[in-house]
Amino acid sequence: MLTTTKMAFKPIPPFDFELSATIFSDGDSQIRKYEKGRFWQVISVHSKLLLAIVTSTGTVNDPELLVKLESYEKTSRSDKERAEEIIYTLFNLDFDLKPFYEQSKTDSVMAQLTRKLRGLKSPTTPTVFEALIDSIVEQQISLNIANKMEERLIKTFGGVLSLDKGVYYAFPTPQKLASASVHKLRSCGLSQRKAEYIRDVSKMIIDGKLNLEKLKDHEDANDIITELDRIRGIGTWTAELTMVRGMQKLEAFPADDLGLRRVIARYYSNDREISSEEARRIAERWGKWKGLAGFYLIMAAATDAHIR
DNA sequence: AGCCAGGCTCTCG
DNA sequence: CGAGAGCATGGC
Repeated sequence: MLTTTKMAFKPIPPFDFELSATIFSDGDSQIRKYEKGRFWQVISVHSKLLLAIVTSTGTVNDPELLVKLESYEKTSRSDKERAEEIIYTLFNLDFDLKPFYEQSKTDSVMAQLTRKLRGLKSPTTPTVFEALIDSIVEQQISLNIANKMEERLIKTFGGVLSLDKGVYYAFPTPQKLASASVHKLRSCGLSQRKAEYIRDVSKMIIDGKLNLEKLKDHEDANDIITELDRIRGIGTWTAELTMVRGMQKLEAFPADDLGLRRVIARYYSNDREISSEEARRIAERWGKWKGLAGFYLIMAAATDAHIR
């Protein structure tokens, strides 16, 4: 018997749900997808899988979300609370954009972008683990290939939620990836090295040698980078990307990132290629929001070719 | 065909 | 130490 639980959320304004969810438009419908005003993905609460469906019932200045949770299992009050936390994390709903917008006024390019993309919040993965694994997969190779590999990884090792209307997959747990064979990981398209990195870092988590979710609460960004950098397969780029997309550390800035450097070159140096050192120097003007500013640049480039 | 793509490790000299 | 090779897949 399918049970549906409904919840209403009030994100901190401004928040543009449609704009913020567009990056999920080309997602896999069995994993995570935004289509015609609806976002859905499986979430794992207390090791139960639920399908979360999110729609907007408000406006950018007075945002409100309707969240439906679907499952064949009974949803307890604490399940609901955990689900709420996860959805808040997913869309960064309690993040206040206004201080960032205020700071951006001194930068004419960013001032324009924040006006165009007003209400855009950067999404965060439900767990730091997911961000870390995805970042490892994305090292070096182009994003569309990496995304395919991530889908295979999820469908091979992830939890399955089977509803009447379809089958959905959740991101694999550390347990699952720790016990995966390198051979099976490689069948998802990963290199020998990356398969080892992913299995080994998952093992560290299982063995209690690494607590990513605790690391998230660490104040000093440099400490987090240093800690992650010690792990085999993780360098500065991977650590910084994990912080931005998995820890809501929007001050982190993956300056070594090719795509990021491309968009900075486009908006700040007339398409002249820039080094990661130059990128870091330019990013200084964005203060505590370097990573968020980077996200705005990438989204601007993706949605509108003509902002100057 | 071959080169490169949101890096990183390992091996040499 | 610094430089250079090697890696996975798929698009160009």
